[in-house]
Amino acid sequence: MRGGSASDAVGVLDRMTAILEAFDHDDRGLGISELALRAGLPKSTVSRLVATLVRQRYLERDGKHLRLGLRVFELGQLAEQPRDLRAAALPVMAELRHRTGGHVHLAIRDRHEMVCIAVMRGNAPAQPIARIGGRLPIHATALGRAVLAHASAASVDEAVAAGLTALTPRTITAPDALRRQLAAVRRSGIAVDVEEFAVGVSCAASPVFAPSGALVAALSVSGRTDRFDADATAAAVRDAAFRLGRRLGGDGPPRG
Amino acid sequence: MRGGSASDAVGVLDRMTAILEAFDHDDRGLGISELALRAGLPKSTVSRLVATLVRQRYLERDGKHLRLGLRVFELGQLAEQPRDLRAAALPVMAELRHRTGGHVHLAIRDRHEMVCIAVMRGNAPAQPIARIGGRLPIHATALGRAVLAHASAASVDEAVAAGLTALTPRTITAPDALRRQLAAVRRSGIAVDVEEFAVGVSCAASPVFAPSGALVAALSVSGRTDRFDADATAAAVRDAAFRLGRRLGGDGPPRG
DNA sequence: GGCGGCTGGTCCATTCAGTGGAACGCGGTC
DNA sequence: GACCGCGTTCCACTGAATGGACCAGCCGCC
Repeated sequence: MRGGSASDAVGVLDRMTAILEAFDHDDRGLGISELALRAGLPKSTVSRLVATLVRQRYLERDGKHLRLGLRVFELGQLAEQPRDLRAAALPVMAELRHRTGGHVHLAIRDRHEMVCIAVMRGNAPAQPIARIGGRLPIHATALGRAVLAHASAASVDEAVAAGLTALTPRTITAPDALRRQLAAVRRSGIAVDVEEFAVGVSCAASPVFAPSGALVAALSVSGRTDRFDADATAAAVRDAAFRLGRRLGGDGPPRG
Repeated sequence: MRGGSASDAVGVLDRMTAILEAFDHDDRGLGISELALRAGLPKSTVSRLVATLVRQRYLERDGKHLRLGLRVFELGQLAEQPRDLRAAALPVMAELRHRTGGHVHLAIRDRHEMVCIAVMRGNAPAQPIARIGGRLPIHATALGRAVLAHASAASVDEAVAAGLTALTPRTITAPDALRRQLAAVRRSGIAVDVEEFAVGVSCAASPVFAPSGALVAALSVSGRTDRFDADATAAAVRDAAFRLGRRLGGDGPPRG
């Protein structure tokens, strides 16, 4: 029983996670073979595990198409950190959208990536935005740099070690340039990204601190570069991030 | 290695689901012992499985408190059925809220329960509503009866067999009364619940059919009984449910 | 301080649940 | 008919999962 080829899964649970994470947001139903391929597991193993996951409603099957099931959706709604943050942030985000007209994002850090927790579409015409639950590179987005600027040196090293992949011609890829950027973000309280993540899109983000001083998230507004008033947007974002921070319950347990 | 005491879990995956489902929406962090108790599993087993789940980021640990992790949130956002439905429904729901002022819910059926997929708060003062991801009894809510009315007789039997629990003094608990209700819903196209689920709250719901004719969800508006205009609300809900159905992409694969 | 009760973590012999290659049945297309 | 891909099933093998017992730390109490 040697480990699978992908993500050196060893336990049953690791195999299961390999299966669940083989699902992508744009595929409508995977077959067993495709799933086994993506997860790097033998077909027979996948077939058996999938049967259990379907029984537990973590997967749904429609003929030979498998999809993520209702239970996963339900559980996802129970995750506290995203839920509490969203609840506190939605009014602030709505007002921020109203003030700026741009797309508003809230994201938290997960290792060397940012995970999008809430999105509010502005009246900018197109520019599809990071999905809720989607991941963004930490080095190439204002959201990421807003939190990275206030994180430990080790965190920055980790991000650098993960590779500063270029997503557009303007993406920062030099480690020392990134560090200089982060220092600037610390001074100004605002991180700005001009077409580093997607061509034609600019973004301003600010870190969100809980009353305890803990860094918990980042808030951003993005829009088309040609209509982007960086100064005004930055001021609005910084203000909103500050107000959001004050709304957070000291990040201690509210039920105690 | 006899099975655990709760939910006759036999495989590792079943044990894992028992652990994940031990989390409730209102507890802020569980310890290993409490978790083992709820899941009906030995502490040592829970301790080991939890370690893997934390490593895979399905759980997060903060000292001795365990919470559902980011990965669960991410995966939950990938579940297609809720995501597609929500996307199609949000504009319709917004307009429905605007027309009626009540709380708007969208739910789908899962066996003998309804799972809430989207919620939009109306301007009714209090009356907290079913959470997104929350479950509602199928027999005691307008949402549930709206879909049950158009489901197979076997489905109704299943719901009856699951037990018609009374939640308020007005909850329908007699199987034949329920069946008569369902026939009335079929005739009128609208299900109404007056304080059967919660005292002081009334609700009107309509089934949502895809263009293919498949029954996919239910849409509802709820509000305080003393301000509830059943006829006007019912008309608005029925209209919105019809328009939502037409927005659904024939429930075939949109990417083909 | 010493106790009892709680917490979570770790051992380790036992053994059963999980494994996966091979074989199978099915529904397509060439 | 041969072939290919699909998903499922079989079954001997074995190592991964098990869980009772034990250990260590923490807190409150007497």
